[in-house]
This record gives sequence, structure tokens and C-alpha cells, in this order.
Amino acid sequence: MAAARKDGAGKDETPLWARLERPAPAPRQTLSPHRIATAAVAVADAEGLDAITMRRLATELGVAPMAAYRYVSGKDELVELMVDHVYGELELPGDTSGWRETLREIAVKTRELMLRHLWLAQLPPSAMLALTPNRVAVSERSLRAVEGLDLDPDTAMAVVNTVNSYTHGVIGAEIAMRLLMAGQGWSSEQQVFTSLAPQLSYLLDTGRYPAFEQYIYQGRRKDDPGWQFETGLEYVLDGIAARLFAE
Amino acid sequence: MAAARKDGAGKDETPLWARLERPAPAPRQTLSPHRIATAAVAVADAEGLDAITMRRLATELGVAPMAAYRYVSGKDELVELMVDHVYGELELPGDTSGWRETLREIAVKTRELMLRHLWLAQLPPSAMLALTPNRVAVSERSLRAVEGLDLDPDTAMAVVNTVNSYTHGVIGAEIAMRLLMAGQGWSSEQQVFTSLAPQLSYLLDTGRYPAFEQYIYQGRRKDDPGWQFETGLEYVLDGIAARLFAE
DNA sequence: AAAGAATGTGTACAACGTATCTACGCCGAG
DNA sequence: CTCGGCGTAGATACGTTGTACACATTCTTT
Repeated sequence: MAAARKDGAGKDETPLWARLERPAPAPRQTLSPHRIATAAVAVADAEGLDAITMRRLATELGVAPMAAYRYVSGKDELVELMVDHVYGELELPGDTSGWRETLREIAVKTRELMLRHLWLAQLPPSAMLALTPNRVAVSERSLRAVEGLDLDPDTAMAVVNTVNSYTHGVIGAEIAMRLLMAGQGWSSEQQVFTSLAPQLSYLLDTGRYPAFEQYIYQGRRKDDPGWQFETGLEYVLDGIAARLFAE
Repeated sequence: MAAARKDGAGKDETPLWARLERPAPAPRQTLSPHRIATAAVAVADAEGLDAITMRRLATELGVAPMAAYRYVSGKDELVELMVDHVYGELELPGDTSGWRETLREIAVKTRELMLRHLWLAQLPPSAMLALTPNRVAVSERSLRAVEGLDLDPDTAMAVVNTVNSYTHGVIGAEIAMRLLMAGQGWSSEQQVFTSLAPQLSYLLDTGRYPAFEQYIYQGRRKDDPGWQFETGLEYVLDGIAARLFAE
């Protein structure tokens, strides 16, 4: 029945993370999950997600195209490995602050993490759902932050998820905008918005979107995603506080 | 200089939406943006985003593989067309309710829309940023909902964006979970969580995530994404209300 | 020292996005 | 009613991608 452990990673049913923590069953140490993740992340950081190719990765590692398949079962698992790898960078806050400050700090640090690795926002949402150790550790820390509030498990998770969903939602949009601007060589959002984006000019010229147009021409903080992020984050945290303590 | 209007859509700099609204310059009406979008959406609804292939689309339309390239410049624009097409389904609320009810209704309808077209959540966030007519119309309606509150344009957009980001964040995760379950033939989230997902079992067995584990085993509403969505949405709306009226 | 498993290599293929050229069908001008 | 020309669809082909599979290599163990 449990007759795994025969072939390479390809057909192995053992989860990636279990395999990863086995002490060091490896002869010939030229490759390792860590080395693979590091190389892949470096490429993605520098050239975006599209640059990640099994062949490119192999080249980067100085190895044959199929070599990495001994460690990841396919490209999807490679991405999973990359995501977990960078989430390891996130320094979780200590126990000194209250729930609100802790949740805020995690949100802010998540944003900084994603801004360091823009390709995170190019992934489909499903890739962000994968339960990897470093990602679950973040959820764990968030849950622990609200532990003293005497919430039932469902409410606790709802609180954490609300902040988390908001965070990922905004940052996804922010990074998409950044990548769009970078891809076109634009430097400020104003440039994007006025006439360089033919899409938008056309739409605004139809006159069907007056309120949207007003924001485009009168918004002063369109170039300040940090302000936008933190403003909304305060709304969200306020809302949680209101619900938890009002009644 | 402005020497466009020569070749097919491939090299045409005219934005997709301008082209689309030109009355009907087309002889031989076997293909049209609308027909293309409809066919592509049908395939994606039934078989997921991966089923969308230029060849598959052509087969579906009873047409040669390259035919659609007269109407969309490539696969990216096809996806843009699909996204805008389904956003046309979203019925925007009238003017009878207040800002809060309007924003909530838009959020709820957005969720319903995405649940009807699960592939929307398989797209990278950048695809959701594209400024297409039907998508901008939603933003426009949201902005108009807060117009009476006397907010400066930046704050108004921050409010709208907060709700919108939360909405997309949660739904992305919800649908990723649904697709994961569907892909494995699981029917309830409990099944996913207990032992059928080797990933999770392994992680929980490490004992490093007690709070997370508690939710897994004691959460009663893990199978109720509707409750989760609406609970968080109320938090967010509460927070906005608090900020706008408190000071 | 020899055996056996773990690790990397080489070759190959099917599927994809899309460039390019050719052929067809609908239109208005005569 | 005919005919030319332009816009539309077809056919063919190329480069790139993910990955299956069989083979060669190297380390560990006894």
C-alpha cells in the first residue's frame, strides 16, 4: 500500500514539506530544494515570473533541463517552493503589542515582502492558498494575536482573514499597476492616467464615467500607494475593533 | 505618424474598446468580438481557464486556428475581452439605497458573478486591473455611491478600493479552495482539512501551529464561505462608517 | 571492494502561441 | 450585371514550453 519511496519526486505521494525536512538523504550535493528555490527566486525577482522556465532554471543551476524534477514534481511545485521560500523572509512580530498593532505589522510586512518580490502578485490566487510551512506560520501568528480576545474559532479566523484578504487584494492591484508602468517605461501613475494609456483616454472620452474621471484628474494621492494601503487598513482594523468591543 | 488602420488587429494601436464600438465595419459576419467572447466564456465556465486555447477556441467557433487574431491581438486581449464580457452581467444597484447598502450589494453581486465564472479567480491580479468598460462602470457606480458624503476624491477612492480589495481577496481564496476541492473530488472542506490533504496533515502533526489546528478541528463555519464573506464585509463597512462619521 | 540506491543527463514529444502567406467572398462603381 | 479590390478566414510552419523515459554517473553501505 504505502509503497512510495521508489522513483524520484515525480510519482512520490509524500508531501513536498515532509520530503524537505528529511535530514539529508542526499549524495551528490549539487542540487537541493534550497538551492533550487534560491535560484528560481533570483530569476523571478530580476526578470519576472515569465522568465521562470524549467530550462532557464536548469541553466541557472548549471545543470541539465530535467535535473530539478528530482526535487519538485513539476512547475507548480516549484512555484510552491518559491512562495514558501520568500515567506521565510517575513519577520513575525513578538508578543509585546496588542492584537491591532500585531495585525497591522503583519499586513505592512506582507506588503513589503511582496514589493520585494513582485512576481508574487503575478501568481493566480490558488498559488497563494497553498498551505506551506512559512505561510501557515503567518496565519498562526495572526491567530495568536487575537487569542486573548475570547473569540470563538470561526470569528477569530474571520478577523484574521478579513485583514489578510484586504491586504492581498490591495497589494495585488498595486503591483499589477507597478508592473504595467514598468513594462511601458512610465514613471508616475499620472503618466499612466492622462494620455499615455490609450485604453483609459478612450474610456474617459466617452463621458460615461464622471466620478472616475474626477478622481483621475483631481486625486492627489494616486502616486502614493503606501497611503492608500494604510488608509484602507485602518478602516478594516477600525471595523474589527467596532464589532468586537461595541456589543 | 498616425498610420494605423492598415493591417489586422495585430498591429493596430487603436484600443480594443474603441474598435469594439465601431458600428460594424465587417463583411462576412462569421466572427465577431461578441461571438468570440461568448464561446470562450462558455469553455472557461465548463472546463476552467486551462481549457482556453487559441486552437480550442477556434474549434469551438468552427473556424481556423488563427482566425480570432483578426479581432484580438493575442491571448491576453482575449482574456481581457472575456473578463469584460462577464462583468456585463453584473446588475448595478439603483439609487434608492444609501452608500453602505450600495457598496454591500455590489460586493455581494461581485461574489456571485465570480462564483458563476470560477476562472475569474484563476487569473493573475493584473488581468483584473485592466480598465475595461464594464469594469470601470462598476467603479463608477461605487464612487457615485459615496458621492453624497462630501469626501475628497482620494478618500472616496480609498473607501471604494478598500471594499473592492477585500472582496477580491476573499473571493480569490474561496474559489481557489473550491477548485482545489473540485479537482480532487472532495465535497466538504472538512474532508480537505482532516486527512485527505497530506500537506495539511503533515504540517499539523508537527505541532507547530496550535491555533491553526484549533480552527481546523473546532471551526464550525469552515464550510460556510458565504458567512465568512459577509462577516468580513460587515467589519470593513463598519470601519468605513466609523472613520467617516466619528470625527 | 562491490552492490545498490540516489542523483543528474540526453533525447524526445505533444501542445501551445503566433508570424506569414494564400485564397475566398462581399461590397460599391461602372 | 459585371468586375475589381479590400477585408476576412484558411493553411502551414516555427520556436518554446512542460515533461516522460531510459541511461549514465556517483555516493553510501557493507
